[in-house]
Amino acid sequence: MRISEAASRSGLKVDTIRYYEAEGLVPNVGRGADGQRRFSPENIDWLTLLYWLRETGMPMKVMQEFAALYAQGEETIQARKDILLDHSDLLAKRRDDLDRCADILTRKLEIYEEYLR
Amino acid sequence: MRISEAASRSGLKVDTIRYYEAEGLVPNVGRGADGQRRFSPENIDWLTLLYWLRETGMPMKVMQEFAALYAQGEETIQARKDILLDHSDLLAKRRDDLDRCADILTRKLEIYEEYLR
DNA sequence: ATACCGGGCTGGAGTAGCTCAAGGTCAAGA
DNA sequence: TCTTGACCTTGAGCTACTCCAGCCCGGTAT
Repeated sequence: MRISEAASRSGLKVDTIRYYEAEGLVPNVGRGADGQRRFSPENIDWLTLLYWLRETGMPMKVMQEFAALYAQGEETIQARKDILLDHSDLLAKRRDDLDRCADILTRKLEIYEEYLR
Repeated sequence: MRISEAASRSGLKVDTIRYYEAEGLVPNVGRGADGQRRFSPENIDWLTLLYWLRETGMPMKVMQEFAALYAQGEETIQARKDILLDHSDLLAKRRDDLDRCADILTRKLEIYEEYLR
C-alpha cells in the first residue's frame, strides 16, 4: 500500500505520516524498487492507533517511547500496557473537562437568551 | 487584582495572560499607578471562560473574533451566541472521539492481557 | 541607609507538532 | 513523446504558547 492510501485509511495526512516516520514513530516501513514507501496492514493498524492517540492528546514524546517499545517486540508488552493505561486516565480527565466546559457554555447561553428577550 | 492572582483564579498562566492581552483577547485590562496590570472581577470571569474555551480546543482566531465582539458590547450577543453554539458542536465531536479512542484502548489492552497470560 | 527579595514589566528567542512549498524522479496514459 | 499525477527530500513557515534576560519598583531585614 502506498502513502496516500495509508493516509486515507489511518486518518493521518500524508505529510504527517512522513514526519512521524522521520521521528521514529513508525517502525518497519518498507520501500519498493522505486524508492517509495510501502505500508503493510500492520503498518496501517499502527498508524491508525497513532491517529487516535494523537487525536486525544498523547504527547509526541510518549508516542516515541511507545513506538520504541513496539519496535522491540513482545517482551515490552507490559510497558506498553502501562502507557495505554496512563492514556486512559488522560481520556477520563479530558472527558471531565469537556463536560465542565459544556456546563459553562450552557449557562452562558442561558444568560445570552435573557438579553435577547 | 494582580496578574498572579488572575492566573491562579482563571487557570491560565501568567505568561499566557500577557500573551492573550497582547493578541487582543482580553479587553479592558487596567493599569495601576505603578504601571502593573489590574484585573477586575469581570476580567477574571472572561479569562476563566477563555481558559475553558482553549482547554477544549477553540482556535485562537475564533477566540479573537469572540473577544472583539465582547468588546463591542451587548448588540453582539447574537453573534457571540452563535460562536458558543458552534463550539458546543465541537465539544460533542470531541466527546465522540474520546469515546472511540477509549474503545480502541480497551480492545488493545485486552489483546495485551492475552499475551501476558 | 543599603542590601536584598519577590513580583511585575518588555522584548525576543525557543519549542512542539505539524503543514506547506520548491524542485526533482519516475511510471503510465493520450 | 509529452504530460499528468503520485511520490520523493529538504527546508521554511505556522500556531500557540513558554521561557529567559534584563530592568524597575516597593517592602522588609541589617
